[in-house]
Amino acid sequence: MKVLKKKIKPIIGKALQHYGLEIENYEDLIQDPRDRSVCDLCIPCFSLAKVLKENPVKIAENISKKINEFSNEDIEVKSLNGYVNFSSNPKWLANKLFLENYEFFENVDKKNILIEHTSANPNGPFHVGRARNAILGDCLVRLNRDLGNEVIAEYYVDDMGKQVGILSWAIENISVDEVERILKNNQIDDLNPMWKNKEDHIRVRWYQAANIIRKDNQKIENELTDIINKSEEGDEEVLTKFNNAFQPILDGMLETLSKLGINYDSFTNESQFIIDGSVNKIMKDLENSELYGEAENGAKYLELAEKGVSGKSTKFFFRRGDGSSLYATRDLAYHQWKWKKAEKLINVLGEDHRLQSKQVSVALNELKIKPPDVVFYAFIKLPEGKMSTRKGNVVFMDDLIFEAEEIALKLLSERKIKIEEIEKLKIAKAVASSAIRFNILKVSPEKGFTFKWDDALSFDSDSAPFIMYSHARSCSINEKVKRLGLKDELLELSEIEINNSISKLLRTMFRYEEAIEKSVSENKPNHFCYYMLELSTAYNLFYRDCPIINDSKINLFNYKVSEYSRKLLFRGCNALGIIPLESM
RNA sequence: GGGCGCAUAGUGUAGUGGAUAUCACGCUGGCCUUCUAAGCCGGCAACCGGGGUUCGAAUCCCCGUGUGCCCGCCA
Repeated sequence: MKVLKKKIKPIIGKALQHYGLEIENYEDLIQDPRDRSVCDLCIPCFSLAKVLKENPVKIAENISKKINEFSNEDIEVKSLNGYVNFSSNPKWLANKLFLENYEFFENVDKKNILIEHTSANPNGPFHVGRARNAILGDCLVRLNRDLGNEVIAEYYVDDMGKQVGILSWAIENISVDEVERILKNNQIDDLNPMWKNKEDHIRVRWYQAANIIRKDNQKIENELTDIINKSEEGDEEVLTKFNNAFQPILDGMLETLSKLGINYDSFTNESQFIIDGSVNKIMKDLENSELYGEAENGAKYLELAEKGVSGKSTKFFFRRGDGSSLYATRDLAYHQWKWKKAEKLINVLGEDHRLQSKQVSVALNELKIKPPDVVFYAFIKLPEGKMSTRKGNVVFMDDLIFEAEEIALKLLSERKIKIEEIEKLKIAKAVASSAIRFNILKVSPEKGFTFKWDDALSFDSDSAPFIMYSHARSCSINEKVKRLGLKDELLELSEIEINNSISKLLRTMFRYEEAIEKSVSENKPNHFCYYMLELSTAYNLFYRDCPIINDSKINLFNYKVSEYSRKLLFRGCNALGIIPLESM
């Protein structure tokens, strides 16, 4: 709790001085308690016991006594089991919030940040595994913005090379009938009629078919090599052809993401760095590195054995024997370019890119370019194994969203509350998208999990609808109060009446700042997910115990607390990409 | 063969070297004449194994075991 920490810091300093303790960064002693019902912040005195050669229980008692001499009733200080426990007086907190208009993140150093996420090859619709990247990345964008940072959400478009080359070749050389025949022979499902007009679902079939027939077919391989080479040389005609092949797919993919509330500020094409010459410049510069080496056929690499890379190959190739660049080389140029746009870079990458990313970091260091922060996430598996667009072993995001909407609609029709049909559809869409996002976000990025329909579609108490529901309740109360015609009255200090539920809610609200900061500094949205569940739970408790309207009379203080919660729930929902409905 | 992740109730998960290990599903017992019961209250149940560091380890180190990812002049 930042507000409390700020308050107790000088007092603790004084108390320690009286104890004869001169500790640098003594604020590091202040910790969050394990159990928040005990206190808001604490100092474990075990490390001090070593210095002072005294019983920690005794030390905690003495420090508490000293602190009590210096502090007032805004805080409560008690010693217990070798801990000095600090609790904020809820009246003091209420006063801060409602009379002093305390602002979150006032003294935070705001930054310009570029977050590159998703950047999936535009060769087919999003499956659940690929979408984890977009959902994580978008949430990091939102969390950073909530904190006050300026963020560019960036999609790096692979518009050249093998993947799109295969796609482009397929569309030009394989007929519809042939595609269907090939896929049928290889046990790949028919196109779901629901997506028969969605180009990402349509065109991926060409990609899949081409990958099947190009095996053991030298003629196709030669044709592919030809156009891929041309694309890597920046051949305008070929790049245009590639672009025409993948753009409809990319549009379809982005349509799917927008259903989940995910949007981008800018798209950057990989070929840009070939065309502007920066890749060539980088390849030259890398030759000056002490790690530089050359293969027999003229291919160039950095030797990374001394840089902590091991395995079958420790070489990082950045130029082929024929002089062309590789994906990773272009990535180096891309990073150089990105640093012109922001003072902090974050990349969201699948765990399969761990080695690649390490190689890029070392190479960037050799070029005196700062490496980015990287967030790795583990894959989502299917019970049958890894998801693969090429093999058609996937759960499409479009299907998942559709199913989730169906379930939400069904639940809505079972509710007692009366809602119009159009409204129902809107609610179902919001619930579906929010629930899907949340169920992926709440799991720590580095942990893999197996996709199960029941889990992905869960609307249980640790899901987005739970949070949305608390928010909707607070909106409903606000509506009712407004209908009763409350004038904008100022709260008097004497009206502040605290009970356990209000106290708990106020304390939880004041943890909003560090909840966001922790998620942002560690690039882990799951932390903030759990905070929002706590906030919702605290609001639900308050809702049960603290009536706001009684016989058409309004309890002004309770109303203010509810309103502040409503705004905070709304804000937190946006930070996660959950849609805060006013009724559901 | 080598490297890098991960391992917590029956299941899924949280956890910054510190107090009685979080939350949910599940199983179980209650609460709608009451601001939305997609809610609230109670009970059951867990730190992969073995060493080490430390006053103190789920957390740090080492050795195992299991599991995932990677080791291409692909992206």
